[in-house]
Amino acid sequence: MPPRIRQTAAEADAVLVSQDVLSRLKGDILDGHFAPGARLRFADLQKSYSAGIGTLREALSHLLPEGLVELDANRGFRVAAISAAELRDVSALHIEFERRAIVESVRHGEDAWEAGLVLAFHRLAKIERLSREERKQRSSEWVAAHRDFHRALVAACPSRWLLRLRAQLYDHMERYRLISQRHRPLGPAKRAEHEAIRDAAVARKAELAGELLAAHLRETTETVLRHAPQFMPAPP
Amino acid sequence: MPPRIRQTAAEADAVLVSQDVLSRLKGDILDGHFAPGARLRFADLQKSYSAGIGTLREALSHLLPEGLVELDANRGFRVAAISAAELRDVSALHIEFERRAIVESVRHGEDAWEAGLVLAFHRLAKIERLSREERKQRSSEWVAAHRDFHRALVAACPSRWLLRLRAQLYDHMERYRLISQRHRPLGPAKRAEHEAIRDAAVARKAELAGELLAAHLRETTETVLRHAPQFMPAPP
DNA sequence: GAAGCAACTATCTTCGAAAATCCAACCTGT
DNA sequence: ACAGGTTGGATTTTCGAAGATAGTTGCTTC
Repeated sequence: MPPRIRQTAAEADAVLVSQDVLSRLKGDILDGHFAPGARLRFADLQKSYSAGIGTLREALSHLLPEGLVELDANRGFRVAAISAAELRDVSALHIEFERRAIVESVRHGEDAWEAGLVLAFHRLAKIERLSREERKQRSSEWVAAHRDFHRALVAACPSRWLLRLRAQLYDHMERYRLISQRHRPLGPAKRAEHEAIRDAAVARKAELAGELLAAHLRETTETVLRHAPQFMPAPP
Repeated sequence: MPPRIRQTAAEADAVLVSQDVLSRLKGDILDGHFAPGARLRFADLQKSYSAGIGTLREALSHLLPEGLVELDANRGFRVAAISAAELRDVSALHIEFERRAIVESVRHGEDAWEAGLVLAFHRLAKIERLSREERKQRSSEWVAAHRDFHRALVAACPSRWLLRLRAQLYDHMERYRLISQRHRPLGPAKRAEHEAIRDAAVARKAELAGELLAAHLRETTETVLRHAPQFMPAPP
């Protein structure tokens, strides 16, 4: 397990220490820094994140209902396990929610949404144009830009709850994706697919955008599943 | 606001204080003891739940991603607001999830599931047979039995994530239901509807069970919406 | 009177010490 | 050898004191 821990964001929009710790901890779980099933000891976390025990418990309690960590009484917190079966379960729901959300988003989106989408795509494309080497070094930027792009696609969906659930599932899918990529070369750039989805959305072809997005996600899941051996539980 | 606070459950399966506080706090929010939008001051909570500040923060942090409380930095926690618009949003998704979950549950349920369902219905019916007076006094038992019955219906659904999301939405729907009933007579007993759903499930008529359950929930939501005036935000 | 400022109060946020719990290693008697 | 019990160290859980922040009141100045 690499010793590097997510640092406090320079932008630091998190006014509360607990929220800063929360987002760093979540990022470190999603990108596989903490392996699935790994115990999260307070002594370690305290050093890594320079936060008190109470603050750490607060962040971990937040991650509990999100399903990213688990708690057994008096034995502390563990990173949630992963499995091929759960990936299939999460993915199926996730794809469906994304499709529904983008369809509604395209139908309801106004100018501001369209502008936000074009901007988000631009930022993502800019990073993807960098050299392979540089992309590797700034991979967390790519992750953020990719996330922002997918969020921009569905941002105009009027159902706050659909967006909320979509976000939960997106997190879990991202974890599977990042873990599966952890020890192998970066997957092929998906820029063409992203571009096609953006075009369909801007052209207000809701159903088409939904279909393209669903296909994009289906393929990603299949790629991850093809590298599924590493999903077997980690040693205690 | 009534001064009565949920007491530690006699069964007390919660080994951790934080989990006990969590479930009591959640119950008190769901049944409207804490009004939507109300601030949750630590000094009060500390007295009411006889727990330390850290423990209370831990419980509230857990309720944050569930959407039952909100946090603004350095101003503390508030009970999440409610609105007719959100009720419609939550209800539409909830009904859909319930339907899908029960269809899958009926298709996959084995003997143990069937037995559990029959038992849960029996317990619910038993409480509903009590006199109006006694039902009122033991209303929290009815709430628990009702929740258990609905959970038993979908328990055999193989998608853990569908069940998870269903549970989240059930909580929110229950809050709307209990708040709307708070200051008016108990709604008409739904025993006949529950019985019909149970029968369809036991008879393995999956689609029928789904349709009956959806109709049951739709009607409940409509009843709540008809009494919507009280959903306007509470005074600060 | 309005705006700016300062002191004061109420409340939240953070932290680590102390109590409780678990687990592994070590006895002890059969 | 082994079941059962005991001790000690590692770890979690709980708690409230101390620091930080927001909101309020009252004073001063223009």
